[in-house]
Amino acid sequence: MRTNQLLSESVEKLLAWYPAHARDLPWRQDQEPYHVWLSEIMLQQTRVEAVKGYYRRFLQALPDIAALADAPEEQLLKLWEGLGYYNRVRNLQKAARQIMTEHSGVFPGEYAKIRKLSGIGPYTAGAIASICFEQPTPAVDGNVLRVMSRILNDHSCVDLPKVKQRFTEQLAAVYPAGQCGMLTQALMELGATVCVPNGAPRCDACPVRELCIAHEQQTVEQLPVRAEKKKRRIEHRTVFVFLCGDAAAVRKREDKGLLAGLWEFPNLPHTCTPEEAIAWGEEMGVHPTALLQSQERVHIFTHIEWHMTCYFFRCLHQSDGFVWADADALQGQYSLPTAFRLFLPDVLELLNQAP
DNA sequence: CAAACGTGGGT
DNA sequence: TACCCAAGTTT
Repeated sequence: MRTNQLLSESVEKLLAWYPAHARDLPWRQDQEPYHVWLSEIMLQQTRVEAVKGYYRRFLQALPDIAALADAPEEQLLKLWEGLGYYNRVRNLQKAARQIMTEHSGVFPGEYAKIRKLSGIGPYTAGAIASICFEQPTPAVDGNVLRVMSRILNDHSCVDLPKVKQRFTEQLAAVYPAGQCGMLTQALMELGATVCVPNGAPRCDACPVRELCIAHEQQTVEQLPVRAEKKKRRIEHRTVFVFLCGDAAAVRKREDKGLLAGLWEFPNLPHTCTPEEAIAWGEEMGVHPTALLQSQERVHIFTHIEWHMTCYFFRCLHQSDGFVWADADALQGQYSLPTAFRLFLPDVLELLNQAP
């Protein structure tokens, strides 16, 4: 068990290093399970800087699990607007309701029970169990995969589930009783601030440098080994801003698939000419009278690229097929994902101009 | 297990 | 511009 010895010594170095180098982050004020849980969900695939404001606003609006369980979905989506991966917040509420009904409103303290909550996978369960409940449960995220690859000089592809599982087991064997939460955070902190990806690892500042095999072998920059990414597909869309009176037409997206349940400006999944756009407006009963402007916008998702043509129309009729939202509602009530919020400044300006 | 699922920042 | 990501989970 050479690996076990190496990791065990690394753990000692990390625990000694962490207290003086931990960033002061809002979700590190306490070990309240609700706080740690919320932060972990928000931080999934999301930068610390992007999360800070959302975290503060969310807790202010919904201070505890009971409040989260009772919140209307519109409020949840508004609080999450712009953060992305919107199923995260729906699962968050599902889990809150699970906790209320199955755990009497008390966040469960065992990994297996935590893992059963909606939206909580192996990583998040390990993080909460170790940070909040001092269980020896590793939380293997992208940071930890990178740190482990390098310390062990392991060139396995970290995108393979088996590899993540192996790292989890190897780490579990050296988790330090009484300092489990600290180790979880120390590993991620090292990955986030020192053992960073791309060409910028700060090995000179690393507490594990003398133990790190990749450093010794000068393979740090080649690790971790990642799977190839698939190419994005391009989709063309035509977006319609129908203005009538002091309002613009919006509609709610389906509850399945991309941007599920969020609001959008009406749109079609292909590129329309102005003539076709006017014809569709007639078909939808809004009676477009003037084409105020048109523009091209691109919005990039992880796996799709939307190439949007947007037509802004002044219209005669607020037809029943849409919901008509004034400026205040557009900003305060309906959750527009970024792909559509792109058009909001121009919409607001036009609404402001001609009532 | 591969694909779906958002966004914004850095090089 | 194009690509890489950042504290993953669900299906």
